[in-house]
Amino acid sequence: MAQCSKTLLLILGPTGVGKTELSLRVAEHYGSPILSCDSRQIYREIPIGTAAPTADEQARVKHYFIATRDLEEDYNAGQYERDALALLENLFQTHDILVMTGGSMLYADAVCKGLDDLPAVPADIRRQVQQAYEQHGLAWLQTEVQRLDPDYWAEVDQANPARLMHCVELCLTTGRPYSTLRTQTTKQRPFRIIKIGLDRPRAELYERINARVLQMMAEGLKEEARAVYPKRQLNSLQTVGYRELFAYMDGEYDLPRAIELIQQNTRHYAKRQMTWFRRDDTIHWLQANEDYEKNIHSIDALLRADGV
RNA sequence: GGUGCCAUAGCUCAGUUGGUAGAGCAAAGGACUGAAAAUCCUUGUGUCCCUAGUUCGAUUCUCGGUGGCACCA
Repeated sequence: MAQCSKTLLLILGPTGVGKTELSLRVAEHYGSPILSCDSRQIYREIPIGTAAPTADEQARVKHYFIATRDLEEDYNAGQYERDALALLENLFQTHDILVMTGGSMLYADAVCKGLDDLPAVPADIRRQVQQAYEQHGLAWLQTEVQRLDPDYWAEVDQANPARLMHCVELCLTTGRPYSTLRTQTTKQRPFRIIKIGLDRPRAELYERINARVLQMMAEGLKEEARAVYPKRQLNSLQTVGYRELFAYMDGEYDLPRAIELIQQNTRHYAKRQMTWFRRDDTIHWLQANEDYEKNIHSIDALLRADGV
C-alpha cells in the first residue's frame, strides 16, 4: 500500500482546453467535489467572462472556491494556499481522492509547493509605493530595490515594475530585505499529488478560444462588464474580457475591436499558461478530446501505478 | 470594353538612383513565490505576382500575362 492513501488529483491546462467537462466527469467518477484553482472564478459578479462553472454544472458536483469573494477583496495566492490546505485537510477526512482544477499557475504551485511566509502589506504602504512609482517611474523603483535589497536586485527581472514594487513593499513592511524572506523551498504536503495536464493542438485551442469569446458575448458579457464598470480599477477586474470592454465603454475603440482584443488576449494568456506548465516535468499530459471514458481510464491507471 | 494606379513577411505597408529587403501589427519562444486572466523579456529569409527581354547582375527598368482597385464608357 502507498505511504499515504490521500491523493490530490490536479487537472491543469490552458484556458479553453476543456478542463471543466473532464473535471466534472472525473469528480463524478471518484465521488469527489471540485476545488477550483482559479484566481478569477473565485469572485462573484463575473461568472460569464471567467467561464465559471454554471448552475447546472455546480448541481452535478459540489464546487469550492467559486464565487466566494467580493471583487473588493484583495485575494491572492498566499491566501489561497492557506484556504486550500485547510479545506483539503478537512475533506480528506471523508475522501481519499480530491479533484482540483483550474488554470491559475501560481495558485496551483502554491498548493503543491507552498509559498514563502510573507506578511500582508498594509494598505498605506501599498498606496505610497504605488504613488511614488506613478510619479517617478521605473527608475525610482530600480533605485529603491538597489538600495533596499541589492541581493534581490541581482536576480530580479529589473524591467518588471510588478516585481520591483513587491520587493519595495515588503522591505518597507518588514524593515528587512525581501530576499531574506525568500527561502525558495518546496514544502512537503501530507498527501500525494498527481498532476494531469490537458493538451490540445494549438490551432484547435485557438479556435475554441475565439468561439468561446463570441459565446460569452452572446451570454451577456457586455452587460456583466457594464455592471462592474464602476469598479474597474480593482485588481480583481484586471482580467481579460473586462479590461477590453471597459476601454470600449471609454470610447477607446469600437465593439468589434474589443471582441477581437479579448480573443487575442485570451490566446496570449493561454500561451503564457502553456509556457508555465511546460517546465513542470511532474505533469502527466493527456490529449483533450470527447472520449472522456478513455481519459478517465488513463487517469485511473496513473493513480494505481503511482500509488499501490 | 478603354485609361490609370497597385501587386514585397500571416496582415497593412516602406524601400532598393539595378548588387536578392525592413517597420508596425499579428505570431512564436521565454521569465515569473502574494496583483498571476497580473507583470516583464527576446525573436523578422520572404518564390519582393508570373513569363520573356535589356543587363555581368532584375524584386527594382521594358514588353506581355494574371489578379485587385479607381475613373471613363
